[in-house]
Amino acid sequence: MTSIRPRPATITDIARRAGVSTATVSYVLNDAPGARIPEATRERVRSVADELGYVPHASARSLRTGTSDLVLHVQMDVVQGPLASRFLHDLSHGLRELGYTLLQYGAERSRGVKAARAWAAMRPSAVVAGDDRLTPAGVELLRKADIHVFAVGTPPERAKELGVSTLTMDHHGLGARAGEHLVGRGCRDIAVVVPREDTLRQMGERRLEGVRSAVERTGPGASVRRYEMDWTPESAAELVGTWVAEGLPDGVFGYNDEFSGLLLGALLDADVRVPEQVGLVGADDVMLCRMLRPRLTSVRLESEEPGATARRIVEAVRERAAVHLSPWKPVLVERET
Amino acid sequence: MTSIRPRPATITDIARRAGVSTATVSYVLNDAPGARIPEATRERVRSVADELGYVPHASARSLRTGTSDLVLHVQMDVVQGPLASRFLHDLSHGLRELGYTLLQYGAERSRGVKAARAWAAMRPSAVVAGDDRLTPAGVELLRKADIHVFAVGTPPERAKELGVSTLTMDHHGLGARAGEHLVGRGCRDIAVVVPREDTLRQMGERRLEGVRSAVERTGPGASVRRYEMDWTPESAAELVGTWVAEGLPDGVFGYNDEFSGLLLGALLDADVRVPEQVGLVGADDVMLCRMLRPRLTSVRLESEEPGATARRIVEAVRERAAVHLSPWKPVLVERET
DNA sequence: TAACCTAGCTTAATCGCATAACCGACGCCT
DNA sequence: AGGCGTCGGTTATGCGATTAAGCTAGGTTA
Repeated sequence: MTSIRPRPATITDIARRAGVSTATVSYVLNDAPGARIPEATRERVRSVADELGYVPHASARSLRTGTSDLVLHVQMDVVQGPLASRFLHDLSHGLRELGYTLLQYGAERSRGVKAARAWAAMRPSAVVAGDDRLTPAGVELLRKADIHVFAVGTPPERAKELGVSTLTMDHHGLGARAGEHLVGRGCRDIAVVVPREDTLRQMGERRLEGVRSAVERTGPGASVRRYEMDWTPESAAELVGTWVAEGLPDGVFGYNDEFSGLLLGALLDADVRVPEQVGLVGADDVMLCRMLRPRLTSVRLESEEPGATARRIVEAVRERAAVHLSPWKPVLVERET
Repeated sequence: MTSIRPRPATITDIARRAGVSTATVSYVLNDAPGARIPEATRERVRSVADELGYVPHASARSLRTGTSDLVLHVQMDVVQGPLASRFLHDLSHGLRELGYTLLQYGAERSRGVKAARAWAAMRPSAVVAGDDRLTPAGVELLRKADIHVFAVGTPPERAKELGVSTLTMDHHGLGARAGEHLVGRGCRDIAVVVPREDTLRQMGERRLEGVRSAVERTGPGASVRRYEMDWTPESAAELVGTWVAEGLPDGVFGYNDEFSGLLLGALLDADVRVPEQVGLVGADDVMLCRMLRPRLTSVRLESEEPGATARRIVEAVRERAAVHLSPWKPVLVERET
């Protein structure tokens, strides 16, 4: 009982059925410029091709041409917000238009050389990876394989050190918008929350600096205090407890909407009136802001023309040149807090 | 100026440096059973391999062997909750252990034959795709290419029709848990929200049926009313307006936490006391539940032993047999609503 | 001493596709 | 008649890896 497994059609099959050589089939199906093949033959080849349900073998093609249309994206450890999803969606679409295929690789948290080897095995044109996945040795390995590396969320000095392109959010600007808003509401004693978790902390620190610079610029004399917090209701309650004991700040930037949501709950539990006693600003502008009562004020990052980003990425890959992209700008969405 | 692009090392390079043939290198690096090669030679080959930073060329290997270790995952259109992320993480890990590589394909919403062609081009062993991406013609194309299809969220009858394996959530059971809880709280007039958006609606209907069956079983005489809603604050307000006008239900199952969050906001805006006047249950048990005041009661799906799922998937793929997996069970998390 | 093993390799074919180089037939010009 | 250009293809090669089959040197057995 030889159960014959279905074998997808190849150009050889097409060639046989159409009575031409495989070269001709290849020329036709790729619309090769410079190939002189009359329309009649083209028609015949094409009709045989989809009669057989031909699907090109991506590996074979890329093996032959030595190029690949793959771009690997490796997620950050952190849970993705809507900004990241939308960005990914746009990027995928943009790359597709330019002839590239975006693939998200693995959901596990491997990193360094080991991860780089796995990525390199697929011979992509580029890898877009969270900064937390990259090590100098890993990057070196990718460079040797002629794979362009985009580091997501890497600060400039580290990017230069690694010699990679970057894709970053303007955390500083985001914090600055939040700071300006709080100062504008008359806050003089501003608390800024920085997540304790490693990856998030780095972004938190940059947001904090943004708040600081905005406060110095627009509300001189106002104080900015830094606090750490975990993403749990308990940690939020503890932090609010500290505030009640030390003296309430009159404005809080809660790192993002999720942290702010936890804080809002804890503040209400402690009978603090929001926004009368304490102003609160989140970031990301997720739907959550409109679920909470009072409704949460937030700073969102808006992406400017997504197609452009894909184009600039492709350009950098083709020219093997490092670029530093930051395709979002912060916008305040004012609500009740 | 001929800028020579870095070319990754091949087994030919290794063979040359180690003074052996490529066959020997291949045997060594793959630990081929039955190959008679002394340890000394093996050592030499291996040391040359990592001296050159050799990374195998996945495409070349899969072209030659005719098999691929790829499993393609195509996301549903809907935004991923934490359940989906965690599942993906576990799946990826489990498949890795079994020698497979999980890749997430594209973030765009292409579907049907066109999408199937793109997936088939990579010659994966299996495709895990949201039901909304599949059409009979698309599935047929994949079958011809000997690619196993796992449909996510497909009801049994459609799965049989398509001839695919499935991976589903127990929406019925989830709704039932919610229904039991509401009946247990003494609710006699239960409103169930079904999302208007197409993909979500299907799941909503099945959750609704779950509520109905639980109510019939545990609270005979109680009524279950069905309502539609969009995922916007405006739609929530409108729905609450209807309830106020028609007479408030005393229990609401809000489809999931996000919809319930919007509803809770709208209920509070209408001065409805929750849970005194209206009990509310969400689903997914996301952090949001603990941000809202009152804290949201929710039904979560807990995955049972993730490694087992990966194993069963691989088994099905290897034996080319359709299986139907539903590796989550519903658990109620009671809070204040 | 011839026949036969076995260890330790090598040779060569092949996967599906792209593409440079070539080739025969025909028409046209001189 | 001979040379040349163009059309409509074909032939041949190789990308990097796997793997069946073969081959050689040395040792063992009959």
